[in-house]
Order: sequence, then C-alpha cells, then structure tokens
Amino acid sequence: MKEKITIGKLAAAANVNIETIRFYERKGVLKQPNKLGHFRYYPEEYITRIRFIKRSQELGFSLKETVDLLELKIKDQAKCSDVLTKAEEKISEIDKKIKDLKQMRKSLKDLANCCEDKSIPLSDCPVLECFINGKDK
Amino acid sequence: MKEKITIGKLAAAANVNIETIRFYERKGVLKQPNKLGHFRYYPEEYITRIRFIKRSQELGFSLKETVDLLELKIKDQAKCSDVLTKAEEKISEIDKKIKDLKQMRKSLKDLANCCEDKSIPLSDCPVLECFINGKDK
DNA sequence: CTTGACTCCGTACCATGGTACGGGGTGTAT
DNA sequence: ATACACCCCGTACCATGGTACGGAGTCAAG
Repeated sequence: MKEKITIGKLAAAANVNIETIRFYERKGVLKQPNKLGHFRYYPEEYITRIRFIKRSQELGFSLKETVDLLELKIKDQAKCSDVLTKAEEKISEIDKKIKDLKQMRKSLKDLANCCEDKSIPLSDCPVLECFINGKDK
Repeated sequence: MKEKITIGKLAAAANVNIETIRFYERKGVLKQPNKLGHFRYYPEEYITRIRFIKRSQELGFSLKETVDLLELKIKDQAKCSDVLTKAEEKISEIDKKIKDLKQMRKSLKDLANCCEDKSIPLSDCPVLECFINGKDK
C-alpha cells in the first residue's frame, strides 16, 4: 500500500530541499495539503508537480509564470479559451527565445570560425558586433 | 566631432540606468574608463558593449557568463584555443536550451490541442505529465 | 563667477528564488 | 514510556541583478 508521504519523503522523491517545498507553499506555488494532526501529508501527484516546477524553471520560466502554467490544468472547462490563450502566449515566448538563441548560436559559430582562421588577429574579430547584429556587420 | 560621453549619455544611449553602469563597474563586468579630472568619459564602443550585455542576458546568460563571453574578444591570440573552447561550450549550452525549449513547445502545443478538442474534459488533460515526459505519456 | 545640470561615492533597499538555523512538538518503534 | 528521527514555524541569511537616495563636488554656459 501507499505509505504516507511526509514533506521529507516528498523532498527526497522530487529531489528538492524540504525548505524549498515550504517556500513554495508560502509563495502559493504549491498549495498546502491537508494536515492530519500537525504534519503535512501529500498525495503522490505532488512529486510530479514539483518536478514540473523545476523543469519549467530550467526552461526559463519564472516561478510566477510556472504558477500560471500549473493553473492551466486546474482551471475548469468554462475557461478553456483562457487556457488556450495562455498556452499560445507561452508558445510565442518560446519561439522568440529559440529564435534569439539561434541568432546567438550563429554569431558564436562565426566567432569560432574567425578564431580558427589564424590569419585574422583575434583582436580584430568583431565578436560584440556579431552578437548584436549577426555576421553581416 | 565626437562629444565626450559621460555616464549619463552612455546610459541614455545604451538604454540602461546610470546606476546599472556603476553596478557593472563595481562587479567588473565593465572596466572603468580613464577619468579626465573627476568624471568618467567613455569610448563609443561601450554603447555596443552594454547592449551586448543586455542581449546576452535576455538570452538567458548570467552576468558572469556574459563576462566570459566579453572576454572572448579581449583575450590575445596566444590563447586562441581557449577562446575556441569557450565558444564551443557556449554553443553546446545554447543547443541544449534550444532542445529543451522545443520539447516544452511541443508539450504546450499538445496541451493546446487537447484543449481545442472540447470532447476531452480539461480536468483530464494530462498537462503536467506532458510537460515532463512529452506527449507519449 | 554664479547657477543649474550633471557626476561622484557610499550605503541602503528591492525582487527573485531559495537555504539555514534553532527551539520546540510529534510519531513511532522498541 | 522513552528515545530518536522527523516535522513544526519563524526568522535570518545568501546570491543575483539591479534601483534609489543623498550630500558633496564639478563642469560649462551665461
């Protein structure tokens, strides 16, 4: 049978600090579960939820944005269009980030090439300009 | 002729707060220029440099990483291989970010699709799992 | 040579996202 | 029934990336 998941077990399972979970509760990122007696006991889905938060952050979303994403799931069907809108906003943001990163990647590639060509003194390699404007200089 | 660029003009030109420039100097992100008398006067390239810093941050690099990137330019030719290595490290990091963002984008798309199909109750939409594992669930 | 805009520097403060600490209560296994 | 691991909460602290403030000094135009 399922054993009761205390905050310590949850933290271990989700690979975060106990304090982080309490911090999330204070911030409203995670809602505090029912307490039996004086302790918190968590349903298993909290493990997934915390991992989601961590993944979301790795991908460049703030805690606040992550809360928005989590709420996509929680909102009821009446607000389906809101959910769609939010998802699409995030997709645009992601697309922009990807686009920018690709530009930056290209600039770094150009820099690396410039560097490989020993005939160009590194001091003349227009890395700053590359980054900002692309190769075209 | 070029007029002397004081910190205020630089801030305006680069679209940052004056305090931000002083903060960058304290942190070693920008080196303090020669002072004529008691004031700082900047060469024009500082405008580009600050814009570079801002762009780099937008793309998810920390100030410290940004310093590393800036140093790619400053290092001398003797260390060309270091520069190459650093550029390639950054390219891998960027590739990983792009990959993760694409995964997240796909998950969001799946969510949006799930939501568009009104026959599926939103409450059953496995958004958390989608995010973490991709559509395959 | 005065006035007003700008700069100086130190220090304090802000938000975000946590982490650490410590005194006390609890829950369970022996 | 007692020990020991675990949890409680409040509070303080940390790093990052700034922003704000304020008294004093400086530069340049009139």
